[in-house]
Amino acid sequence: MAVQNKTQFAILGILSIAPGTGYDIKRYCDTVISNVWHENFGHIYPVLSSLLKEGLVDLSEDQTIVRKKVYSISEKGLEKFMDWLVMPAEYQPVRSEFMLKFLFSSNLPDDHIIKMVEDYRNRHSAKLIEFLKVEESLKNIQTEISEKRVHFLNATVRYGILTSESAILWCDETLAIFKNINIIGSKV
Amino acid sequence: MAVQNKTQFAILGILSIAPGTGYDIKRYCDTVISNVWHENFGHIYPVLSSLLKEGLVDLSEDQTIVRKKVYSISEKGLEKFMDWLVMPAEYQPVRSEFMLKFLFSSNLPDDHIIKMVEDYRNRHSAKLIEFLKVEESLKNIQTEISEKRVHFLNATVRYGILTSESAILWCDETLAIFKNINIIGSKV
DNA sequence: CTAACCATGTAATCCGTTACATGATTAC
DNA sequence: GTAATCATGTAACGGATTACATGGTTAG
Repeated sequence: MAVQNKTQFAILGILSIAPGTGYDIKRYCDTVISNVWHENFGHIYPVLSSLLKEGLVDLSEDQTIVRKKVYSISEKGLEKFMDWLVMPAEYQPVRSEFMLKFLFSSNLPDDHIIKMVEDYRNRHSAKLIEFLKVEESLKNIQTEISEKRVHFLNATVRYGILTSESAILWCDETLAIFKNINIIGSKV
Repeated sequence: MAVQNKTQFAILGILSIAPGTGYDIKRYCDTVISNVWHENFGHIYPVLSSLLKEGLVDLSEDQTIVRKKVYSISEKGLEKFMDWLVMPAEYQPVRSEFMLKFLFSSNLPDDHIIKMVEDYRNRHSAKLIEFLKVEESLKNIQTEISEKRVHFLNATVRYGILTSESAILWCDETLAIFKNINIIGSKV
């Protein structure tokens, strides 16, 4: 049975940009596309093996350095990848643990709620700063990558920025309301 | 071994508001909290069983209607739930299939990219309209639920609204850029 | 009467995480 | 020399999805 997971497509996509090792793929996830995708080593290596078995990726021959397996996407792999790429993305059900907790917190003391929202805000605030730095660095890029790809990378970063900003906005809105309730409650 | 999943806490939380059946829990997920959480029947029923075995939920005695199991949270269950509730939410790694596809689409024709972003925009646009309706209905609520809980429900809906708006904003921004590239490209 | 909805469950599968294990290379 | 990083993998487990199976109740 062929693997049906998303990890394979993430791997094929990353290899479609440039050949690399499993370690490279992981690093790419942790840096360039960290705001849209995530992978573990424990999944990357087995999936790479099965992709190789299916002929969707190749192992590069010039193994100058031992212990390092440089994979590249095969023609067959590229075909399978493109087939997946042009299909509309499936709807993904939401699961926000933070919002789930928040929703059930009506019996917790106000200051606990305020603190939890503030913490959430700080997290997104830190993310936002990160993204803004990346955005800045993309502007000054000495383009080894094609100009077109920069547009896509930039749009991805913009996605991170807008998402963070929206989360921060929600926090501010919510804090304003709950602090207000707090004051009214303590005055009555 | 005790279950360690998130589903149990979602179930305990929902039962902490009101007793109900597995079916009720599913419906609650699909409506009230659909923009923050998601569950399947195939997971709800087994987890309910194991929660019962562990004494974290009770089966109501007045089984007027057969074939219907009304669960309620036990004192022990409430304790476990509260312990989880006050812990800060774990960081959740992002996995957006749409953004993953988008990121790798630099070799696809411009009109395909524009169409995929437009579709994404339409989806969020529809969601936004839904959320705005819910927001409106919360204003006119003949409050059987406590006034405080309404604030939490409202904040959750606001989260959905802001998230949708931010996604739509990203689409508009991206469409503007890519349509512009398109024009420049066709002129040169 | 029949379609939609209410209601509960099981089985198969698999997707992904976490922990464990190992060792080479590079930078300080 | 030692800490950090590069590099590859396996094993165990669990968490969640999907499909399957069954049947009662209600509304038109």
